[in-house]
Amino acid sequence: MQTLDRPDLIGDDEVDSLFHALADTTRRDILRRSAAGDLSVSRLADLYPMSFAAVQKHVAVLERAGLVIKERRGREALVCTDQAAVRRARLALDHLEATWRARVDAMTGLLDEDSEQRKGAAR
Amino acid sequence: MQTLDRPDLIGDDEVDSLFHALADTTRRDILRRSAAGDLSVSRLADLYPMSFAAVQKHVAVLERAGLVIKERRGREALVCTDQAAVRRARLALDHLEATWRARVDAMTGLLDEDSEQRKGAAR
DNA sequence: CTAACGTACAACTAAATGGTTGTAGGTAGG
DNA sequence: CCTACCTACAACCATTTAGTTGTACGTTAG
Repeated sequence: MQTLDRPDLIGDDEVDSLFHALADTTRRDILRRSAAGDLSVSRLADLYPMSFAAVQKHVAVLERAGLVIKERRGREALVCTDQAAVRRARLALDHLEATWRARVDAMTGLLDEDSEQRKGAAR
Repeated sequence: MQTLDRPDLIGDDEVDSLFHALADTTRRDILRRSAAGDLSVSRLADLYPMSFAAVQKHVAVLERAGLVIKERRGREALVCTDQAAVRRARLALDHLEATWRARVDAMTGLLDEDSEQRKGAAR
């Protein structure tokens, strides 16, 4: 079911919008509630203490970030969270951690080289 | 309406600031470069096409999100990314995914019940 | 057909963000 | 000592964001 296993690298702008979309409690809640894809924007809007238009904008942010898709069903738009999206977020985190761990390893590598040198000098 | 107060989970505001801090290319780069904890704010500022104060603000955002700590060494402040921080981000993603997967499972559970019924009513 | 519903979008406000410059104070090197 | 460096922070500006209301338009129900 996963459209994965491809080393699809994500651009900086995409990661920006991804994390920005996730950086809001209401939007994260919308994500959770839209898992089943059976809620329209109006039904979602009923759940929050803000106007319909405000919720509509939140959904738009999530949509631009690729976290949800809207499927038009008659006069209503059903919101459905993209299963692969969180995977992309996780990939971004993985990449971030990998890069910086590489730097740490590079430094400890230098330190090891240093001790290797000391070892070599002792030899 | 109710927020889950599990002991190992992070509050909404913390997740907000966490993801918000991650939603900026410069800040993610600072995070990577500060892995070894050997760069001061000034040295970091040299790496970006913006003023020292701007970088200082980015570091402050990361610091408020708990992603880095500043260790004062003499007249300079060494920036060091907190190793546990990305783990917290990952936990937040895990929790998000878990919650919504629970909803999906609940729905597919209903569907399964439905197919069980159909199976039982098989002609 | 008409009325009600759901959505889209525009215009507006208040507040937050990302950037700038300037100033003040602590610390180190010469 | 004193000068240069590093940091902290304030004030300001432009842009974006999160919210509002209002309006227009397609779709469904009665």
